[in-house]
This record gives sequence, structure tokens and C-alpha cells, in this order.
Amino acid sequence: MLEATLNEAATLKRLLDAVKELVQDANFECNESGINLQAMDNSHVALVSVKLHSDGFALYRCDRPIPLGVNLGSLTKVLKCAKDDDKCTLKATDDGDVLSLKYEAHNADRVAEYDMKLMDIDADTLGIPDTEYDARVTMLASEFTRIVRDLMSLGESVRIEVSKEGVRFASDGEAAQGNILLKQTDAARERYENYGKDDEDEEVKEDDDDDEKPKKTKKKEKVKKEEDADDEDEEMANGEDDEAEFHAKSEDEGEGEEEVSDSEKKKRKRTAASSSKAKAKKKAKKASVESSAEGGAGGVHIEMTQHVNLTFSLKYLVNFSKSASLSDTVQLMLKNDVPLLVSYTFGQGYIRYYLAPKIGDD
Amino acid sequence: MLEATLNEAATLKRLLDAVKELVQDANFECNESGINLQAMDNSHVALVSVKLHSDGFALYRCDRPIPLGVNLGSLTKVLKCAKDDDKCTLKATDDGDVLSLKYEAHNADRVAEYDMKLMDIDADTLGIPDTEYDARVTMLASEFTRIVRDLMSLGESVRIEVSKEGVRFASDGEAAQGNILLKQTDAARERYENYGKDDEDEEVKEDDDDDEKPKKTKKKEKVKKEEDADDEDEEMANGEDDEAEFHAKSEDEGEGEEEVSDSEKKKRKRTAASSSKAKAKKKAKKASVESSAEGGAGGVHIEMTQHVNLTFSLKYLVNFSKSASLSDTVQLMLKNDVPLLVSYTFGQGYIRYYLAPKIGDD
DNA sequence: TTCGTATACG
DNA sequence: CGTATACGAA
Repeated sequence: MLEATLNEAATLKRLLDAVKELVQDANFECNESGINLQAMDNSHVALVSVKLHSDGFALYRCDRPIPLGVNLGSLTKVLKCAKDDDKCTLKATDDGDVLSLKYEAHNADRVAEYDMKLMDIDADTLGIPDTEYDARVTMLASEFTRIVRDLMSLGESVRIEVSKEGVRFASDGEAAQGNILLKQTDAARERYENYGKDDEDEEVKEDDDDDEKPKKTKKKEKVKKEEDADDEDEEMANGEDDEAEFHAKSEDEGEGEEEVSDSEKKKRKRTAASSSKAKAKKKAKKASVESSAEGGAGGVHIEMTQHVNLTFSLKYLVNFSKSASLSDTVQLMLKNDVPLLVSYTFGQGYIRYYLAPKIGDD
Repeated sequence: MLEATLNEAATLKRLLDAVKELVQDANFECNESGINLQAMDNSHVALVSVKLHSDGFALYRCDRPIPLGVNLGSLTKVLKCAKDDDKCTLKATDDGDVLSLKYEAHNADRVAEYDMKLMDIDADTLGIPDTEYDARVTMLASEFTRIVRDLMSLGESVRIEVSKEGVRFASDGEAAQGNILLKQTDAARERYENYGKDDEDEEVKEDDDDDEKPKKTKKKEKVKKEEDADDEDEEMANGEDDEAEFHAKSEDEGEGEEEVSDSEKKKRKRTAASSSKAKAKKKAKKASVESSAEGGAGGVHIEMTQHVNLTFSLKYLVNFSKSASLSDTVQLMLKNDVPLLVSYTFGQGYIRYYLAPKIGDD
């Protein structure tokens, strides 16, 4: 039995907008921690991963894990019948082959109920490698959208290069070739540096739902490298996917995503234990840094341990960038020969896209 | 070697918007005085002439004249990649078959560079007749846009008639026929009359880059005629094109445009010499008249020496009217049986369209 | 300016 | 059929 209420139907609508063009059918995996969706596009070049935390719902109850096999086209149609600010309740029984959606206007004057047939979908539980990326770029989601759309009109693919100069997006086309260089915003860098210096115990916060391992000394090094243009090598952890396609894990291999999730939990606990007294202070500081560096003047924030240079299909990136409606900022995580991670984090969770690079940098 | 920097990429974008639908490929003729473009549409019914003065650029350098053969579609695509307020630098080498465009955000955090292939275009240097028009209508560009669009929905062509009553735009369609009469705005007329009376030496300024010959006595006469409804004939100077198409000059005939330019220079010198002491005063007065008559309350300003009545294809006029984004006001110059001149003047230069009338006033 | 739709084109 | 462009509306 699942029963989950979102205060804004818009969240679901926006999530679906970008996903439905990538995947036709997918399982919404519901469990006590929330709702997850993972799916590959048909060509197995892109992978999308959505998380809605249970505590982001106005009401959430899920007795036992249920996979809800949904045709995303149908769900989109049904969601179109909700107003953006409607309260939206999802219900499904454990054995059920039906998903019920209830939309309620906030003044309770209107209640709409829809039932959607569910389907059985082979649970290609996907192993998402817990990659240690070499570069992270945080930028305005709208700017990312703009860049990939601009380059899309020139050519099919974009080369993304992160160097100490900044991040460069380059595309070659028949009529013209172009590239856009985004420099680390000065204001963002200064704030970032002060942020590091102020508090020796502080670590670079990646994200609310960070993929990476927060090893404090290493993190410090990363920042230093960015400033000193140090090129020394650093070990790769879990860098296991350097091919152009994702591979579905057979189910008995275990759930890759759950593994990631577990390690995240551990990290959070450790962090909390090691510096609990400074917690409140840090939180405040972090918020201010993020709002000024990321949300503020459209600053670009770059962290890098290695020069990276990869080529991707613009078609996918343009598709991903539709999720800009969910968040003001987007994070790009890169490492040579490994899928790019494009991540939008919002109040209730996140949507992450993984895109295999083009091989041979063509 | 050409290197030219515009403070606002929007200027180029807006210029291209209207031109690209008229012409596919055109030469940007660059020389020390600035950048010119002249081209005819495929049917040879319309001609467009663009000028960007070198002193309108933040930086301008052109060692020797270079024609840059540009596919306007490609250039449009590349310009789409610029934000309106980006600083835009154009670069081309003398022998170059490439045009480089650099866009810089004003905070310098983003630098985009594009290279566009150039092409060889037969330089149909066009002879633009140095016509002495019989009527000039200055009006709000937005009003002109509105009128031609409105009439476009009724019929294919518009008859434009300038009489002492004002200027009338009339269209006949199957479902309906309509006409719009714009009277000379009183406020504009008064200011204009005072302006003439105040200073006997003053001449009617046409435009910053006037095509016409400023013959002072004749100009006075024109104003008088407008008031007295005098119908006496006046000789036409250079009225050599009364057919429905423009003719390309072969290159060895000389450059018509340069001729015009030369004669303009002479005129300017003569004017300057004859009344240099009153120059500053005139300038100030001229500015005030222009701002009140043209920019003010949307007044329509009409000067006329002859009753004119011509018919034009609305499709072209609607296209021309897209240049309204470049200037608040538009000037229509008319003379019977001669192409209409539609002129938008802006800070950096102008865009002028010539449109051959429909023959037989159908 | 951004969005959505309509249409023309490949 | 999908894409790209143009136009009108918000």
C-alpha cells in the first residue's frame, strides 16, 4: 500500500516533462524512504535517476516496497489534468495494477480522481557506478539550457572541457563552429576561498545528496589544485564504466542504487558526529555561500582535480536541460571516459542524468 | 583585416532578422568608413541597404576594403548564440574565408567564440538612384508595423497615397476593403513651421545620412506648398527608375553606392561652409524638432511637394517592418512610379528598403 | 523575453 | 515524421 501526497502537482509534472522523452515505461520504486525511478533510454546511452524523498511529501506511507510500472506517456496525460498548485495524492495497493491520483485544489472546492493502469516492467535494476569525478561544475540551470540549445543549432555534439581556465563547451558544425568558455566567477571563487579558510574543519559540500566521498584532506587538496594548477594524479575510486553504454545489472547482483544510498547515509552520520558543535554555524555559512555563488549573479563554480575533456550528444543534453524548471542550478560531474552526470536537486529530491561520452571524441 | 566591436550584439541580431528573409546570401562590404550591405531579393522587387558607421563601433579597424560573403541563415544561427547585451567582436583576415565572432558577457565571465565559413558572392553592386522624392512621411515604426499587418489580413497590396489630407494606406481584399488615413499631427506641424520660420537659413534635414540634395530654396518651397496646396510641377532629379524591378549594375560600370556617398560628402561640405557659424545652434534645434516630431507623442510628420499614389506588395512591407526593433520611427519616401524607400535610422547606422511599386496600380 | 503553436521544409 | 523556423500570445 502506497499513499503519498505532494503539495504541488507541478513537481511531478516537471519531472515527467524531461523523462518521458527519454523512456516510455519505467518502474516507480516505492519504499519507506521515498520513490525512486531509474531507467535507461532505448539506446542505452543515457540513464535517468529520480529520487523523491519521503520527507518531501506532505504525507507519505509505504508499508513495503512496491514497484509501480508506469507508462510515462499515460502518466503525463493524467498529470496534465492537474493544476500546478493542486495537492496531488498517489495511491496504489500492494498487489495493485492501478495507480490512483487525486488532485485537490487548495481551497478544497475541486477534487479530481484518476486511475491509471499499471504494467509489469522488467526491473532492469541498473548499477550506477559510485564514481569519483574529476571535475564538478555548478552553474545556473538556465545558462546550461541556453548553451546546449545554442550549440545544438550548430552541430550534433559538444565537447566539454574543464581546465584551470574554466569550463568550455565546443561544437563543430557545417556552417560554423563555436565554443563558450565559462570562467570561474570571481565573486564565487573569493567567497569559496574564504569559506574554506574561515573554518579549517569545513569540507566542500557537494550537494544535499552527494555522490562523492567526503575525505576532508582530499577535498582541501582539490581546492588547492584548482588555485595552483597542480596536475598530480589522484586515484580513481569506482571508475568502472568507460564504455559508451550502460549495462543492466541482473537483479540478483544486488541494487546498485541502494548501495550508493547506504554509503551516503554513513557519510552523513560521520560528518554529523565529527563536527556537531559547529553544525548550525556551518549550515548558515553554507547556505550563504550557495546562494551567493550559485543563485546570486549567475556565477559558475568549478572544482577540478584533473583536466577533463569529453564529447557528448547534444540531443540528450538538450533533453536533460528541460529539468531546469525543477531547480535554479545544475551540476555537471565529469571524468574522462566515464558518463557525465547532470544533476538537478530540488526540495523534494533530485533528478540525475548519466550520459555516456562519445567514443573517439568525434 | 577587419576587427569591429559592437557594444550590443542585439544590433546585428535585429538587422539580420528582417534581412535574412529577403536575401539568402550577401556581401558585408567592410571599409574604413564602416560596414555596408546591399542586396536584392530573389525577385528583384526589393532592395535592402544597410550601413553601420565605423564610429558606431566601440572599436573599429579595417585596413583595406573587404567583402565578406555571408550566408545570412548561418549568420543568424551564430547570432542566436549571443545574448542581446553581449559585446560582439567581428574579425576577418583580408584573404580570410572565415568570419570570427566573439561574444563577451559584460562581466567577462562568459566568452563565446564562433567561426563561420564565408563564401564568394558575385558582387552585384547595385545602383541606388539618388532620387528626389515628392513625399516624405515620418511616423512611429510601431504604427507602420501595425498598419501593414492589419492590411495584410485583408489583401495582398496596399495603395499609399500622400495628399494634403495626409497619408492614406488602402487595401482591397475579397472579404473587405479598408484604409487608414494618418493626418499630419498638429503639434508636429506647428513645431515644424516654427522651425522653418525661426531661421531663414535653416534647411529641412532629411536624415543623418541623407540621400537627397539639400537645395535650400526648393526646400522652402516644399514647405510652402504643403501649406498652400500649390500644385505646380517640379523637376525630378535622378528619377531614373520607374520600372518594377531593380537592375544590377555590372561591376565595371562603377559603384553606384560610392557615387552617392561622394556626392553626399560634397553636399555636407558645402552646407558646412555656408553656415558654419550657425552650426551648433542648428544642431540643437534640429535635435529638439526631431525628438518632438518623431519620437514625441507618435505624431505623423508629412512633407510633400506632389500628390503621390502608389501601390506596393504588403508582403514586403510587413517584412520591412520587422526592423522596427531598430528604431522608434520610420521614414517613407515616395514619388510616383519610383520605388518606395522605407528607412530606419538608428545609432550605429541605418537600414533602408527600396520596393518597386506594382505597375498599373492593381 | 519566453512560451506555445502553426507551418514549411527535408 | 521529425526538425526548424515564424508568428502570436502571455
